[in-house]
Amino acid sequence: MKKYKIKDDNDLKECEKLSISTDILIFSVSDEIQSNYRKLNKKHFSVLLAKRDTYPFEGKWCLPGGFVKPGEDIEDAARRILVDKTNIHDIYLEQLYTYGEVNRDPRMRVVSTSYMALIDKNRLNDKISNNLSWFNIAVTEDEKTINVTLDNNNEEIKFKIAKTLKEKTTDRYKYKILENDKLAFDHPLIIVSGISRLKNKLEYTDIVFNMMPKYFTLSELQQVYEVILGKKLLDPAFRRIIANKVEKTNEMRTGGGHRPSILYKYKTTN
Amino acid sequence: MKKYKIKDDNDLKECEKLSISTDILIFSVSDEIQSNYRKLNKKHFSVLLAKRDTYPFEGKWCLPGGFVKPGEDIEDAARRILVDKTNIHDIYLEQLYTYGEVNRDPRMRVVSTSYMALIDKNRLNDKISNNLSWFNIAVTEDEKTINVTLDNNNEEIKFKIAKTLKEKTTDRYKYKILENDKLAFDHPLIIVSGISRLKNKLEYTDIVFNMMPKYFTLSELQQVYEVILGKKLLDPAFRRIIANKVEKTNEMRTGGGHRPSILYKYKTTN
DNA sequence: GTAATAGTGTCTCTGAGACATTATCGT
DNA sequence: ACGATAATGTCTCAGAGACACTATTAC
Repeated sequence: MKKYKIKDDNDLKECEKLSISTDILIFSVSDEIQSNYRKLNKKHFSVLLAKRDTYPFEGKWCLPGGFVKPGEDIEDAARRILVDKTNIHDIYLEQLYTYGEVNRDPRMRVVSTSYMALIDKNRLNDKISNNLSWFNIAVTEDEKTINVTLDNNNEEIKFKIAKTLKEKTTDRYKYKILENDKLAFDHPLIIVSGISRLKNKLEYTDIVFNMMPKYFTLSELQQVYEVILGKKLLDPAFRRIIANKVEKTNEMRTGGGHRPSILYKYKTTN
Repeated sequence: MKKYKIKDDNDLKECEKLSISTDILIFSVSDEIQSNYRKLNKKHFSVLLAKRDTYPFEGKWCLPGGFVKPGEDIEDAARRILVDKTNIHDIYLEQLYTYGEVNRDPRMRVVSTSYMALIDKNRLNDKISNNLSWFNIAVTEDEKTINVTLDNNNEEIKFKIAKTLKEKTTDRYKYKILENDKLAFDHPLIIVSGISRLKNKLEYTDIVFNMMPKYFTLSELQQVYEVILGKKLLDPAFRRIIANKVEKTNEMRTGGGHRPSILYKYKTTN
């Protein structure tokens, strides 16, 4: 790749400082241990955020991300950042959307391509670095607004977003931040559109298995669907739907004060 | 937006010339008039291409596109290019994917955000500029390859693309160009992924109405589905599916050598 | 026994696929 | 009358929603 040589002052006028960055939505599901020995662990849908320690937005939370280096593909940059934060290589990673508004970043023009990564939290044995934290996600939504609360058991981040339908033909919305004081940049928008994308994909793909351990019970799997979709599912219906996607093993999970459950795994052959 | 000032040679080393561009897939459906007076016009799924008259890829065809200007949002740039080519303002426009590989463009690093636009060709009264041309799209596909033929009744563009499944959990494929000699850049990839996106959206949204005239018959609508999806649909099934999306008018289309058909319009109230 | 989860049976209703049938025009 | 498209009727089958029911554990 050729470097750019600036020749004279005329060229300078046209030279807008421009950078490409990538921001990554790292989603997972957290277990909250219950005091009642009979109860299953409560699950929470969660996202990994980083605390900023430099200008701009110093002290605010943001999505893990960074600049794409010269000579580096955008997806490679996303992968690099992901490995840097998690120490895991084989993580599901999908490009979401590119934010190209001129004034997103107060320093200069930064075009950011967002990615979504899904991870099974149990694989994160190493403790994550101390400027990173998992936040549980709670969303309430009506016709016109989305309210999101993120909670890491220590700090609560709330923001509110206005939805307006772009056109009737598709279900695309234009999002606008109404309230936000703890998140940097336009990251509330990225979070909301990522959640929306994940919910959709849950319904028509097997994407959920990217955030599951190798072996799991059907109840656990159902719980993951439920916390992400934000609604209860009926057992028989759920089991019918996922029946041909999973495979029984001979193992059982015992120890709860109730009937043991069969461990399943994702069916990779068909 | 602040302009960038280069201070010394050290900075120059880090200054990679980088640009943002946008490429637009403008899809439509063309009518081919039949000689048999009884027959309906045959429809073709089509895409608008531009002939390059400068380096690089001079003489090859490419998607309409261009550089995002300093101080211009990416989506505004896409809209500007679209209006420039079509003279129509209210066109459906949707961001598709951002191509961020380092060596996409031989001149320098160019990150390109692709968009898909859908249009009713009847609205293009003005003749389009003479470096633009509509190409009919024909796709054949098997497990591992996609063959695309584009035809503007004068020139035929063929290319072949290899598909490899990225992971089993979702239906995401990695595309690689196997054969291509008439299209510039990585535009075969953009075309293929755009077609795929449109096919998907046809099935679960009302996106098709963005390429229909205000009034249309159900047979015409069905034909549009058929040419894009590349398969025949059964009449009763089709009519059931779209029944609640359209509204009867009092107008009829007469003149063919057969039973007249009722004109419908997209139902905007519910 | 009790409280919890695990897992299944089955009825109903909806909706898609498939095929057949009737309707209506221009020549 | 003929050849084309327009529009509908209806049978069957698969699948989702809903509710009820049985099974099995730790304490």
